[in-house]
Amino acid sequence: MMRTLRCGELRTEHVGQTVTVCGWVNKRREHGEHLAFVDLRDHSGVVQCVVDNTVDVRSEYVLAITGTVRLRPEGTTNPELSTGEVEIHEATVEILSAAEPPVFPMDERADGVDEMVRLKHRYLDLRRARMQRNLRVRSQVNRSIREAMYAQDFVEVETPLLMPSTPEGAREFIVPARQRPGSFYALPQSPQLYKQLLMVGGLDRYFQIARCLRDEDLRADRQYEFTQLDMEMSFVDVDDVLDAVEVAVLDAAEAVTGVRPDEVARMTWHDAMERFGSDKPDLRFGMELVELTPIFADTGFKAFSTAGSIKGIKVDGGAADYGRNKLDNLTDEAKSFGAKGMVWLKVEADLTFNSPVAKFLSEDESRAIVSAFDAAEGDLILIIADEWSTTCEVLGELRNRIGRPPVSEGPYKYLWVTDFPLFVGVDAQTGQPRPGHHPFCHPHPDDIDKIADDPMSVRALAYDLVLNGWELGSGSIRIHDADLQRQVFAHLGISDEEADARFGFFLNPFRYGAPPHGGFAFGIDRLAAILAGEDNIREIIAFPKPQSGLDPMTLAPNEVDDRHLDELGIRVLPPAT
RNA sequence: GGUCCUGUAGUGCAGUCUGGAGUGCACGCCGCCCUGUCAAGGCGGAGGUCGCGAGUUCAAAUCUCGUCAGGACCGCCA
Repeated sequence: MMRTLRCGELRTEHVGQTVTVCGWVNKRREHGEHLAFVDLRDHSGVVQCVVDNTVDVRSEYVLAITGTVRLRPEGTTNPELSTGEVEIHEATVEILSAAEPPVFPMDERADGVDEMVRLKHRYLDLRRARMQRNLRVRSQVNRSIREAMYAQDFVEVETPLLMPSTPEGAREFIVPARQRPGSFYALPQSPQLYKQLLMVGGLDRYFQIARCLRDEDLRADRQYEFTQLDMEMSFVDVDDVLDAVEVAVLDAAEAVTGVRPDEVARMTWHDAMERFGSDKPDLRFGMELVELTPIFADTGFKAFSTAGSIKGIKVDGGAADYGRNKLDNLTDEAKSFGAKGMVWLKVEADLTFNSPVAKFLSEDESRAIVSAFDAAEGDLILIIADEWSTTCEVLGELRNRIGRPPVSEGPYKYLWVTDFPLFVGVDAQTGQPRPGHHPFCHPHPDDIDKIADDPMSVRALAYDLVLNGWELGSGSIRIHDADLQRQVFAHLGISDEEADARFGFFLNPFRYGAPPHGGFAFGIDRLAAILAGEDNIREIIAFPKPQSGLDPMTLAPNEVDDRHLDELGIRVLPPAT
């Protein structure tokens, strides 16, 4: 070993020992010809070394320093430092690597540095305490999850990265097949199909910390490549799956924060939409949606009389905070999410309204609104009237916009959202219903009778896990019965022949005895980000990509040799104009 | 595909609205001084394609158009 202990480990108990520490020069402070301090840093912390000033070491030089640990002279201890009571003196310095001056400081001042500069020099960024902590949080999350799964008898299985292209879902990354020019593998959007086949294969309980790839536009909470805890279980009902996942995510949170979060709340999808206007409600704050539809059953106000659903939210004491400008912005916001408009009411002292539409509301209606919201002077009320889903979703967005704390701000509020609809909306191109989760999702047993007559009202045995308003992941009980699968396909506009062509390799195995099974997958990047107190998953990924997908450090993606392309049977077209 | 915001020294910024010499600040860097500092201190110094390209103008970091790059969001992400 080159070192006897780590920089951040030195304590008074080491006084008198001769030690060797290795690390980077965090800072050098000179005091004349024969005294200089070198703060040596590694991942564990910083220790002060007293060296002869004739040694030429500069920031970020990599050193091995050997010397004797002693108490610092009285009055010179540093309580900011874990090693602040001691120092290494009479130190001899071995330069292991010289270094050019760093592009940005290695402390928290670099938090303000342009992210592109940090990414271009990520190997420097990673030296910083923040990134060291974040990657270690992530490692702890992985470890906790793995141990929780092992403890519950799950088997870790790796599944292929090279798989057939399937047209459903996210845009795939594809890989040319050298031995079959013109044919391509697809990289997995998720191991979904394989994990169900593992159930058919009798694995009983599978998990994998799996890399998934989706060629969709990047966001603060999305990368091309992301990692999820992927799991599947046989002979289970919904509660069994939720219980198994709960252990893992609660363990992970406890391991990182030291505090075990509350039990995971449960709410049906319908309740979540009704109460919070979102299928991933943030339960850290209230401001729930209030039902107003009955109040306006016979209203003369045209904007309300034709709407199927009228709801609102109340901003306590918000009247003063929201001037005309902010309200106009909120209205634009509401429109961008699909509302035709937004009604705002400021509650006055006599519980009447200051509002452009006050004159259209009857006295009874106004009183009913005040009572429905339990409103008081100074409150701001925002109302949306539209079809049910639009009303809920728009208010959900407004609620988040107005009341939501930063995602990483505690406490941690896990939530199960259950009973998602089996079908959502209609595909714009085919006119057929679209699957809410995926086409292999089991309908709710109480609703199977309704598949034929009222498919849109059929609930699925599908569920999402939400943490502080971020969707962590989703899962479902799968269909294991061929007849039922055919029925669901039929409603998705997929014929037997088509199903066979598209999913044959997946469906045929189910003829040979498929156990009832279900599973789940959640994003480890998102979970780790929230637990690390970051609101952007790039901060907990060692080498992430910016929104453009162009890696400023490696310059990927890059062009390849013509010879390479010839071998693959690929010719690159000039860019479309 | 769309909306909004950003781009000035190695890094972070001011200057842009209201055009007048790259005018400036902090950190970092280089040199000298300094024996108890710890985001040390003092003195001196170097460092600029104002993202790029056009246009307007006597004159553009500043105004206009285009373009590139980055960010947040909408679409998209079964």
